[in-house]
Amino acid sequence: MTAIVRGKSDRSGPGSRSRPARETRCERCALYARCLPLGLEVEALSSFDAIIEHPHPLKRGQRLMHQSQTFESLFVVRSGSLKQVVEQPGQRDQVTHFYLPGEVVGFDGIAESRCYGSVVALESTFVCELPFHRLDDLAEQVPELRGELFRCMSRELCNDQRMMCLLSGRTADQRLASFMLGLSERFRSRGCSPYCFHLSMSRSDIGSYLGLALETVSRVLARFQEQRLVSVDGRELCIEDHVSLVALAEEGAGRHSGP
Amino acid sequence: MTAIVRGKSDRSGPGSRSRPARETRCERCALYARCLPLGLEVEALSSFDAIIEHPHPLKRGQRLMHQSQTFESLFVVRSGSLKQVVEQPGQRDQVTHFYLPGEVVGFDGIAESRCYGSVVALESTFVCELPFHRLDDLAEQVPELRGELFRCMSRELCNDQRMMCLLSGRTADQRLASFMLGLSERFRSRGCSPYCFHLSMSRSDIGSYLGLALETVSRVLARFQEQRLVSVDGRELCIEDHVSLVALAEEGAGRHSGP
DNA sequence: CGAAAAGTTGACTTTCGTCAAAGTCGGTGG
DNA sequence: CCACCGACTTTGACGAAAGTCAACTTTTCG
Repeated sequence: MTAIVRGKSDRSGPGSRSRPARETRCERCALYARCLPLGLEVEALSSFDAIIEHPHPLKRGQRLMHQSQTFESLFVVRSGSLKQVVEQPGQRDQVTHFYLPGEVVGFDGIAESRCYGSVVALESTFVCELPFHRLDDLAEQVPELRGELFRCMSRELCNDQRMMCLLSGRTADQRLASFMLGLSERFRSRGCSPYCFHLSMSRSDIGSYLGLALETVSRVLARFQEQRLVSVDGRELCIEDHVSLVALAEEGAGRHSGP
Repeated sequence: MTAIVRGKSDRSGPGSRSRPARETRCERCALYARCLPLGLEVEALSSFDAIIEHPHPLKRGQRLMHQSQTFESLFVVRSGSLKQVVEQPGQRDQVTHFYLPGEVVGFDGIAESRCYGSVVALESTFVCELPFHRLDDLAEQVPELRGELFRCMSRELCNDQRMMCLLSGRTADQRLASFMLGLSERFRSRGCSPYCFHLSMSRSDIGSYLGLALETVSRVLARFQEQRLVSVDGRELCIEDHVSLVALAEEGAGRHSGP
């Protein structure tokens, strides 16, 4: 199985372009305002443009990278969405992250020069590829880029920590509430509706991510709907009562929360 | 409350040295082989030495940094140990990390320029302080240092992901087993006994970290002792049956692990 | 020495996972 | 166009793992 999809016949090696150059101008990208190269000078920006590669789009279920494969590039989601899955021998696969447009995938591969988990498209997905050695070279000359890379990784550390708090101390209801609010916020900051959106992941993915059985996810969503907190129709979700949802997510009474 | 302890009267501002220069030679440090500057050229190493500061030692319970305080420096543990605690309004404090000698504390502060959680000494602890802006400057000139910083952050991302898998999919027994094996490995790689060691954290800290009630920690440890997997005497721990402990930790039958 | 903090143990309760069965959706091919 | 297939989802019944509450013991430290 090929991991990085570069073309129908996968003939082109790293370094090749599968798309015309005009698409590689970050300035013109709708995501520019919330993507990695934000804040670069004109000159630095064009150097950045120059290292970007554009693999062919991924179809639902296709892998962007395969666990333990040699790490070479970071990827930025341009459209669509992805999940990261960690496969452990003899254990159920564990979903560790969902990635939306503008988010950077692959930082965890730097440490050991191999991808920590597999990354799979949840729907048709376009990505930009950033060969890491070239990015690192550029980071030497462009302090702003270096800073942005550090900030980006740091932000991911914060997110992971939030997740650890969620998994370790909160009830099923609170996890789901936080999850939906988190997604809502991410959509909002991308200019999409924070109230109604499409879940590209299955109940089972959500369950794995939140440390819950998929049946529990389904039941909690049904109950939230009864309580008029949200309305759910398959994978279409509308947040009906944002205030109560926030209250629930932040409620003091999680697990292990004695007086 | 002062967060970074620089001296009895906390009179010295950032940039001051509280310790004589001879102590700042990384080359002579016992941790050199597994610390950040590993692999730097002689010249780069002395530039690195030059930016290190040495705050006064922390006593048990003292804070190295305070949640939300402005981020300025990374710290490396030189001796002793620390815990990171995330305090959420109205919720129980959540322990997110333990830090042992040679480990870097504070990467999560880069993103927002403020410390993500509080960091507290679990025993008498010495640290080296690395003002981040100086480190970043140096990272421009020294590619090896830059690479090491990226790798270090990436490693932390991998560790957090391992933790998320643990919290999300494993039983109390498996969490404790993994926790002890993880500590064991970290002690081993520091040249300490991987079989018998001292737990500098309380049962309650362990519980918080692993998403378990402290009573559960106590009970599981007692049972492990009955089963001759470990022997515990207060905070002294000996691993008696490493093989079974590994088998338990990796066992396919966690939670949500259907056929 | 004594108070406070940390740890242990038991009894009881709750949440959530497991198993099972039925229902829905989406895509494919006749 | 419609029927069929597989993947996904919902719902119910039941049980087990772990949380909560409470009492008591041990350790730590001023």
